[in-house]
Amino acid sequence: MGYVFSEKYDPHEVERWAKDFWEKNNIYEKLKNMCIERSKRYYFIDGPPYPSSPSIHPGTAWNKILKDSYLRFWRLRGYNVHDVPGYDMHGLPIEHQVEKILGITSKKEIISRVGIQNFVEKCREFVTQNAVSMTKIFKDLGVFMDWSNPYMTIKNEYIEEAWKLIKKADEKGLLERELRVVHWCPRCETVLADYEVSQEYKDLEDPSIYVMMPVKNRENEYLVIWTTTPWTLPANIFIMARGSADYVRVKIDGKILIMAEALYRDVLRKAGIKSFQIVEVVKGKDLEGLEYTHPLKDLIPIQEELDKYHKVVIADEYVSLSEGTGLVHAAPGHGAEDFEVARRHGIPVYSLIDDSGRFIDLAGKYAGKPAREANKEIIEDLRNRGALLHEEKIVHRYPLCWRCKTPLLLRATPQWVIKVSKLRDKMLREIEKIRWIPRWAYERTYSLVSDLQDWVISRQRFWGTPLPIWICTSCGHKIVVGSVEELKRYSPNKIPEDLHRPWIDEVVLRCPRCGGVMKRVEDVADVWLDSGVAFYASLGRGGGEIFDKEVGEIDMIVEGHDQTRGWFFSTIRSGLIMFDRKPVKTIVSHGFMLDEKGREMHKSLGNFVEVPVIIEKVGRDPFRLFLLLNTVWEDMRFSIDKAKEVWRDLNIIWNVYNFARSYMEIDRYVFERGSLKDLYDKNVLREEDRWLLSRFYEVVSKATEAMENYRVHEASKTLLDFIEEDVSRWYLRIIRRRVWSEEESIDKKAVYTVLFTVLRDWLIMFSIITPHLAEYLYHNFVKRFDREAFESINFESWPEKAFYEVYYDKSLSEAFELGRKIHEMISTARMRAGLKLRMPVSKCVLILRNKDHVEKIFLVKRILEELQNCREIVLSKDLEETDLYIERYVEPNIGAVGRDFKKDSPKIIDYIKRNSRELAKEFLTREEVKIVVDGVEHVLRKEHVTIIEKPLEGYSFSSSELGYAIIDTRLSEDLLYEGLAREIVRRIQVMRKEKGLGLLDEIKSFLLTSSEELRKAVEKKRSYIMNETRSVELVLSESLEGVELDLVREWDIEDEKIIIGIKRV
RNA sequence: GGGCCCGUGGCUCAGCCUGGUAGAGCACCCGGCUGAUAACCGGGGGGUCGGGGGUUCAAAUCCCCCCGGGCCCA
Repeated sequence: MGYVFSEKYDPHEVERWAKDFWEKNNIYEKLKNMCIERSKRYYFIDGPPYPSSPSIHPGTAWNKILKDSYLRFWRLRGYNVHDVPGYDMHGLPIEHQVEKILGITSKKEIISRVGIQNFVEKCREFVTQNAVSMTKIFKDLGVFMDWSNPYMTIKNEYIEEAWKLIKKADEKGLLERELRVVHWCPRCETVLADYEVSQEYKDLEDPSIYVMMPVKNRENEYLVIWTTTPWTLPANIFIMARGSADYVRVKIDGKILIMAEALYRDVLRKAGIKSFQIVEVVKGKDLEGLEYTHPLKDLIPIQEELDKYHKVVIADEYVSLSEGTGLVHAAPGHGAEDFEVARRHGIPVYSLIDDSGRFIDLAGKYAGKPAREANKEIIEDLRNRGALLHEEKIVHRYPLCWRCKTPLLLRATPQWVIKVSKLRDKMLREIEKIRWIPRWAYERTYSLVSDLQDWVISRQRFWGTPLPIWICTSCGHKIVVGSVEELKRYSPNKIPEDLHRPWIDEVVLRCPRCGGVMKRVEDVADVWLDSGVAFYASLGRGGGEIFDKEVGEIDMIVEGHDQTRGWFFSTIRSGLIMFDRKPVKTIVSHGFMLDEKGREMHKSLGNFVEVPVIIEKVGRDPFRLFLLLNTVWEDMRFSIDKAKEVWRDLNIIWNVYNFARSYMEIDRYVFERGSLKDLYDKNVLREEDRWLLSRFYEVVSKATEAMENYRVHEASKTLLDFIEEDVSRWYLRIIRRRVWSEEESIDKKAVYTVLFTVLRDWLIMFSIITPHLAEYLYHNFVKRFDREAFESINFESWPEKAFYEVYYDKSLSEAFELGRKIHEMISTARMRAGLKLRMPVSKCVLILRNKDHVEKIFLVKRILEELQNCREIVLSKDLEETDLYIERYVEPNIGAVGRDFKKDSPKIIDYIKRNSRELAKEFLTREEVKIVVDGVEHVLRKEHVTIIEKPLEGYSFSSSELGYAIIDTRLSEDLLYEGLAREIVRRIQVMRKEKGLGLLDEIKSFLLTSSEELRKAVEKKRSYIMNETRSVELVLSESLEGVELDLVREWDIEDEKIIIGIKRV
């Protein structure tokens, strides 16, 4: 394999290489085998994505890449990491996709036209293909998980494990079949769970009607109710009132209407009734038991039977006094609250709507009509019977089916339920013991668990885990099985190879109680049951036992914060049902990926970016870094351009390794184990080396702690800052001269050993962020100088933060921090004088306010002298010394003086002007100065003057809160010639580079110029120039004619022309 | 309607837990460097820290209210 550093970092080239390397050498498999040997275990469970499409949302890429970075971290820390990915493959959304493909629109068609078997097979095929396609993308992003064997919720062994949960619930007496008021999709003909419903509300226009229900035995007296669902009126059974509220009997047109005192005016106004008269005010509880007649009684046969239940019932909590009439029409078959009240009072529950949302025969006139479409007719019938007080339209939020957008109906149906509300208190205690990252995820979970609802697990569909419940057709005995093994015990027949419908429906058991025939309940399970049991079911056959006995608890799960109510919740719920405990130690929530405007990314909104497009435009590692830099739990605004920006960061890394590599290579550096400690102990390391180690182990300890707390964004930022600021912009600049020198020395060995160790260990840490680049640099850099390095960076170990204790040196850290600031100050002074760094200066005076600083700077004095191309740095803490270099005076701030001194101002101003220099000196160390003007004492504050500082002739300076940096700008001949020589050197270097010469290639240089100064500079600094440019010959010629040259170029140096020619020898 | 989160230069974000001189990158302008170079370094302009109130000697940071966006739930 040819490892070549190209000029600049090209993510695609690097990634192609890394992928190829991993693939050809089975790196993941080898890593897996290494992990198996390890005693420390880390259990992670992948929240399974839903393969409803062959591509993935970029947010899913974030999700998997986050997981990957965590898993890589724990692997590097020596854990045997459980990293099996999974797919959540059942459910209604899949069925819908398949229906679309097959061109069918109703549940009946599945049964009659397509056949359940065919349909289910199609579902399996669809979902399997998508999973394969998604796997490709995840792998492509560099996600190291066990892709050879992902867990799938559709496999038999998985289904069996899911059955175990239901069986367990039954054993605990939590499983029941109950009449429940549920949201029902008349198109899909199935129940929808509450969380499925909440996803899709839309503003719909519906009728809003006020209906008069005639009171029995009272002539012309009515209870007025309000409803926006007229289709529920045929199933009306009673009316609810609030016991404590006031109600009025109000007389209009010879009729008496009963409504809440708080609302009747609004109602009458809407109905256009202006003249009315209050007959009586009564309490709601006085209305209790008041009987009425259903106005559509004659059209609906069942109403005949229900007549005896038509009464006013007190139900305070469900009667609103802010809208409606204060009397609430109750149809227990079509409303959860109505249902509950009916149950409480022993009132029967009737739903007059069938699975497809049509009225059943009991609804008489309306039989066969779709519920919502019957609204109009019902209203007309009410009107004709004089029962309609008022009709209008209302636009309100109404739930739709999240897959097919059909308006849902509330309907009482028998469903299988796990009574988890009984586990509420236990669950509240358990979630408190989980480590939630961020903390507020706990608050969210707490509030939803506080309101824990029973879990309706049945769905009247096909593509799902079949409910493992068999019921005896003769005695009604129920069996819940937890495995195929168990099924065999009861079944006289063969068990099908596939546990899905329709095959499983064929399995008939013999009733152990009466010997009768037992048939399976036709329902399948809510998909949340599938993913909810993943924490143990994904462990394969017998997963439940394995989890309970060996695993005990999952170390960590991480998903988007929408999963608080989704997978996090269902996982915890399953843990409690199954094992009476929380199944996970740490739960991490991550943010949502939004588009650049902060809107959700959707294919339908046209702001969706396909992952392969991102990969192509940005590259995998830059994309990963971009994602991982975002605060984990906060939403991210994604844009291709922003993602591209991080290329710069990676390019700096690239350059750092390239730089280090090229010099180490020239010097044939070889890393020896233990040499760092050795050099350190022998005191061979220079200050900058010891500083770098100190700084580095500070970074190791910070990054480690961040990762232990799953703050990968903090770790990424810390690592990136270190390589850019500390290594690239500071350390490498400092050591440049050291590595450029040609002789072999212990000093060079020191610098290389420090640099190598830091770069190697840094790379190992950063491999969790950008694995491709890290692997590439590992081969291209680490393996070149360390013969004992591993085959892959993945086999390395995370650096020990314990070294922090060894190498951290506080005073050195502070000295270098300060040195950097001083460096900037001197640069500023240079810039003000227009002195390039190439031009040496004789002296630089640092006058610092703090004497500690003076001592600290002494440690880095040599370094600053080199970096600043300064012959000598002089240190002082005496601020008054600045007088030698700086002219200082003050000017009065007229406004401030006027404000504070009023009529004395002119005198004060005059005083300031006359004593300008003296005052400047005073203010150098003081905030206030006492002055005496005309025999009167005044206190002058700094704000009253502007201090003006100008360098004296021959100096330049800059100042900051630290003090002053002053440079001597006078150039001696020697300084000037050295500066010019450097200019020439630099130009020759550019030409060498341009000709593609190697660092060690030798040349002949020819210079042609009429500038006296340049010629002198060449003469005086001849050996310096030759040495720096590896010129074996340096000719100051009069003409280049006839000279054979590789490259000739004309340059400008300080406005003088010079022609330079070079020839390789 | 309720719970939680977010709102900081033109753009993307850090700082907020634990109050004490508002920061970085991109973009813009100016300067510099040069065997890491289609890079890199320095400087500058640009922010009433969403708005209002409170606590405090001192608030981007703590508390309350409001506005806008997101997630979840009614």
